[in-house]
Formats: sequence, structure tokens, C-alpha cells
Amino acid sequence: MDNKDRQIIRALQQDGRMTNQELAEAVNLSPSPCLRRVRNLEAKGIIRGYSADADAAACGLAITVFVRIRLERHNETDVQNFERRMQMIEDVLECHVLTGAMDYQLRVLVPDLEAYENFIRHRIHPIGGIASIDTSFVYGTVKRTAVFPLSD
Amino acid sequence: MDNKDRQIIRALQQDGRMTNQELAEAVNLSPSPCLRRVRNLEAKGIIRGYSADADAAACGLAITVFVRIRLERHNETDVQNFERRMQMIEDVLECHVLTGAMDYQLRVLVPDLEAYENFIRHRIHPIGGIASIDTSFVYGTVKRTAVFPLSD
DNA sequence: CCCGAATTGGCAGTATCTGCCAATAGTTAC
DNA sequence: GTAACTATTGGCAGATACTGCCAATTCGGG
Repeated sequence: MDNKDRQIIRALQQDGRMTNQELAEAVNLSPSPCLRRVRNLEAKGIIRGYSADADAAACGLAITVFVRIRLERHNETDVQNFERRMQMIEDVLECHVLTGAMDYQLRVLVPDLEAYENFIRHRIHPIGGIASIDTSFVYGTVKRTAVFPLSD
Repeated sequence: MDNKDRQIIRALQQDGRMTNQELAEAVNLSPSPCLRRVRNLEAKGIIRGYSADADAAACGLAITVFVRIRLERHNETDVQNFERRMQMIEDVLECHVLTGAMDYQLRVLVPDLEAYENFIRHRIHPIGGIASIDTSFVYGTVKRTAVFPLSD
């Protein structure tokens, strides 16, 4: 993992569909070694995958919510159960464990407020063992990038 | 924006580098109209771009932090100043405006705790006009996907 | 300075992309 | 019901890009 690899990662974070030739040019390599480095980063799991960044509102998902959840009990069974449920719920795009009071933070995407209410009532509450739920709606997005702060 | 478009979006969210031929097969189209639909979604801004999903820890960015910030004043000047600064700071990968007490939530990526302290002291505090900062470190990630909950 | 290992660059066969045109499917008016 | 119109599709072909192989180069260590 040298500077070239970091340059490759940043370039592919900025444009994940650039051709290998463009990428090679961007990092001052010829196409062959460039492609080999990319494949190597993929094989090592340093590049996990690629994805399209789509406009949620245009897809009818107008509301983004950050939900913070605290569990009543933190024994292995309840924690595993909760995390397994998170994997299954499509509306949950992200679920992080936070330091502090053993909190989770979810990023949830729903079409409207009614769908959010249904999400809480029919997806979250039935899990059980939940001590508290704190909801923050996203009003606007000032910045959103995939590019890491790497000094190259 | 019909079902085919939604299928295309979901497929490209799952694998942003799949070839047009694979994509065409996945959504039951021949390559030509499939590519035209993709280009159309891109032109309309529904697909904003593509990016590689890289392992931050492997890149030396071990610490992810969610930072919640409240401003002292919410006049146009101070808000614009703050948001302009957010754009400039590389460590800030996301900055959302939240409902409620006119809060911001940042997702920040740093190599270590010392770098986080420097980030707060030298990047955030100098902005001025900040009423409070609340830090939540990410302990683990249960789920992280780019795929929208679309019923197709 | 020389040797060995790792990385690079070029080449060529294969696969993919993409603009163009005819064919098809879906819709509206009568 | 049908004719005409529109939007979308599928196929073709030239251009572009991918990728495995081998020789050349670079970089460290002795």
C-alpha cells in the first residue's frame, strides 16, 4: 500500500466508473500495472466494491432519518438479535455502534412521514428490548463525498 | 422513471462497475436501450456518480466520528460561513442539516484520536459562532449499503 | 558493482462500448 | 377496429478498452 495505491483509491472514489486507461493516466502508470494494482486492492478487500450514488428524492425516497437507539440489555443474545434484524430491514442503509451508552445510529430512507411511522411501529418496536429511540430528520445536505482525506 | 429504471439503479448500487452487458441481462434488456437508460439517468442527475467503497482502516483512517454541532446564531452570514468551511475540510465526508435545534451532523474520518483533537481545535473551533459540539465515536459497523429500498 | 526480486510497459487477442437505423410496441384519434 | 404517430427497442459495426503474457526496467541488499 504505497502512494500509487492511495492515488488509485482516491481516483476511484471520485469516479468509480473511470476506465482503466483514464485511471492509469491519472496516476502516471501504464494500463497493465494499473489494472493489476486495482485487482490487488480488490482481492485484499481494501476496495470492497463500487456503487452508484443515486438521488433518493428522485426515486421517491424523500426522507432521510438518523435514528439513535439504546437497548435495555446488552447481553449477547439481545445484541445479536438486534443486529440481525438491522441486516434484514431494507430501509436501514447504515447501522453503526457508537461509544457511550452502547448506542446504535441508523441511517434510514423512507418515502414519507407515514412510512417512517410504520417503520418505527412495525420494524423497530417489534424487535423488543429497546430502551429509547431518538429521531433526527435530515433537512438538507451540505456535503457528501466518498473521497478519503489521504495526503497521497 | 419506470420499473426498469429502478432496477437499473438498484443493480448499479450493488455493483457500480458491472458492464453494460451484465446490467442489460440483469434487467432483461438488450445492451443498447440499457445504456441509453443509464446515460439518461446520469444526464438527469438521478445517478449523480459512481464511487469505490474503500476500507478506511486499511488506508490508515482508523477512526470514524459523528459530530453534532449547534451554532450560536442562525443568521445567513454565519450559516453560509459554516457551510463553506465544511466543504473545504477534507476530513468531513458528510455534513447534514438536522431538524430540531438547527443542528448539523458531520461524519469525520481521522487516523487517530490525536488527529481528531487537532480537527476540533484547528478546524472547527476557529470557525467561531459554535454553541456546542457533541462527539460520538463509531465502535463498529453492523450494516452499510448503498442499495435503496425500492419495490421495483 | 552486481545480483535477485518486484514492478513496469508493450503487445495482441478478446470483449465491450456506443452511434446509427430499421423494427416493434404502445397510444391516440377517428 | 384501424390507421397513424410516438417512444422504445434490438442488432450491427467500427472504435475503444480490457487483460494475460513476456521482456525490460527499477530498486535494494550484499
